[in-house]
Amino acid sequence: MDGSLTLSGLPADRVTLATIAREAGVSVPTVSRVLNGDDQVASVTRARIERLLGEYGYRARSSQGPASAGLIHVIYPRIDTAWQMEHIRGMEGVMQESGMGLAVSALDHGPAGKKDLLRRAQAGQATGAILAAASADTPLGAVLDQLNVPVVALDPGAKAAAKLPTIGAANWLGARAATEHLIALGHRRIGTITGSRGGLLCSRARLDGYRAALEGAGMTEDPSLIKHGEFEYRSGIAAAQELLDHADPPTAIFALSDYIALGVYEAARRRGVSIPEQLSVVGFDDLPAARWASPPLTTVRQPLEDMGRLAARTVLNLARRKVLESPRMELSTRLIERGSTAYPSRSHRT
Amino acid sequence: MDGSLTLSGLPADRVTLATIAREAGVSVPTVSRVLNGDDQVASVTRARIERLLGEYGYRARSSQGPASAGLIHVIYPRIDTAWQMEHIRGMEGVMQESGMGLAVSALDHGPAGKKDLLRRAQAGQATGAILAAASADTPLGAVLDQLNVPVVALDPGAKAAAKLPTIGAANWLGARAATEHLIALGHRRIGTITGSRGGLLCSRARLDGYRAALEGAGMTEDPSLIKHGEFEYRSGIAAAQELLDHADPPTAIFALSDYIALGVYEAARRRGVSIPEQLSVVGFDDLPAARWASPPLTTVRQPLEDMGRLAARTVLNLARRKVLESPRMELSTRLIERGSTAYPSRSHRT
DNA sequence: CTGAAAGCGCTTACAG
DNA sequence: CTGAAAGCGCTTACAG
Repeated sequence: MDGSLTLSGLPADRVTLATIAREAGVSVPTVSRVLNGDDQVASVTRARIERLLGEYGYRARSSQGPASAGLIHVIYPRIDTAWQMEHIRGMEGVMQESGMGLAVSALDHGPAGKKDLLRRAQAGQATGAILAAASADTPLGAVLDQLNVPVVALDPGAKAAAKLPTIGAANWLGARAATEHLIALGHRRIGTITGSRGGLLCSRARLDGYRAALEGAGMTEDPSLIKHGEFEYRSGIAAAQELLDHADPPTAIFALSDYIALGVYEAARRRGVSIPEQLSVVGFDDLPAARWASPPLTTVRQPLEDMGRLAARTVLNLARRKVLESPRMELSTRLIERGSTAYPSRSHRT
Repeated sequence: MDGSLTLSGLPADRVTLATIAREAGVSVPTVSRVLNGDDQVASVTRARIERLLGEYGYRARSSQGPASAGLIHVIYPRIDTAWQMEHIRGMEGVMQESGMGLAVSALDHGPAGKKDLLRRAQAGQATGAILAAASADTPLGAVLDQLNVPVVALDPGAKAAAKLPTIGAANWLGARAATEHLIALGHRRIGTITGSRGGLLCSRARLDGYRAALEGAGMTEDPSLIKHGEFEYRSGIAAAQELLDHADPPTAIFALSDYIALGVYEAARRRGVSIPEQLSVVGFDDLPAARWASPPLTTVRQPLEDMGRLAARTVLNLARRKVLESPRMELSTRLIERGSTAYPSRSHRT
């Protein structure tokens, strides 16, 4: 019988300092010292105790009462885009329904910030954490994993997060639908602009969806019509300009995010190319800005708010020791047709 | 000597249940019961104890250690706009610098949510709170005020928040500068579209800034050129359409928010009016979307991130019992000239 | 509805 | 570097 927990399946007795002390073969004060960062503890002892604290999922008393147990942390690489607002709205909603709260953190404040995040989680302030966007790829992911708080990855960046339960969107299907829509309109030269230089999971899945649609229609892929960029406006402008300057330019561009699509709009405006008459554009995300673009942007809707809700609910379920139906959940996307796509014109350049 | 705190100016002894019990003339267990929501307490007793808990600023033991004292709540009416992201980025930054965290809450979940927010603050989870946007106007504002956590209002909706320390932007000056810019370009018929039907503080200040500029140029205000709407895209479309259909239409429109300005773009597009050739447009806020509009939007920049930083720092200072330099702080705004404004054309209709 | 008593979880000098 | 002992803040039956 080793240190693993509740093999019985029944809820274990509350884990207190005494539990850990007994298991570690030390006194309660020693465990207390480790928890409080007192450096007067031999490092072997400290290591053993820290391991046991993790294994047993020790939570400070203060985090066991209903008043304070209820906080989960969402962690982003940076706080900088509108779609985070949608996530947050969803998560905040379910936390409040559960009488709990949502804390938001970013990782762009240097390593001290990360340490602190961990310290707070350890101190029992957090019921769980959501690593959103690419934040699951940071070393933090591994460390949080050792902690005894449930962690889920929301739209993770790379495969790195494979060990965490994951919430994502149907990127591949959405991208395929978007491309098929353009093909159905009659487009034969369809360019695409990726984000994160094609590196992030979602970017790769979308690009593959685009390729699958082309292949499904018996069209051969033209590599010169695929531009790798970042998930942002400026990058969209640059890539679209290259595409528009192509000797045999595309009649449609599938931008792998709405921000990129907005960049395509600007590039088209600078070249005097009108949308959708001379160039069809499809985005991905369906941010509020997609509706406000002129003309309104045809795009693939990601249910960002629902993804946030599901992520929060999953953490909560994990905290209640429920078993997940699936370690990987993908919410469906759907194409929203608005004003930026039309039949191709033969003469799209003056 | 009544129940008021630390008249000496020196830090008082730690406030424990015993302190409150002594003062209330009851036993420690009774105070404990009130804190834990046990209903087996006479309502007079409960009321007395609750009052004392507030006066003495009782904080649960768990919230006194460095590990858990550090959380402030930002409260919004709803989580729905991109500028909240900028606020949050600023606040999260200063909280993390201070080794603390930021919790985000919305009030659109019904009264249960509000109660809960209070319960958590009372339980000592919060070091302070920021009532952002119009959330200071809700009844919650008054209640939070009684609590012993410091509260500041960030860009409050109405005068209601007058009792709280307040962070705002120089709305009046910014609006005047925007209007003067249009006048300097040669515009004489300048329309404007307000938000919140002109009701919110910021909306009124901006409208007055517009009027001041007109007056300063010796121009008389034409009431038919002032449309009252909401701070949102759809409302901007509707109001702009009315303005464009005016018998003697404006050659420039000053929209009191970027979202409204984006609506003006769409209305102009529908009428075939080109920006800036036939219609100049100025917005207010400088959201990321302003840069991405086609043409890029000339707008008044509000330092939203800085406002968030200042709000968080102010709460923290208050929590450390520092005295504020001023109960009302206004950060400066500045006009960002981009591509949506130009000299007026004589013939702006075909 | 309230208190005296017992006890729990944790921390903090103190001693070695 | 660690533990025995004292003690603090709080909660929880129990009694009335």
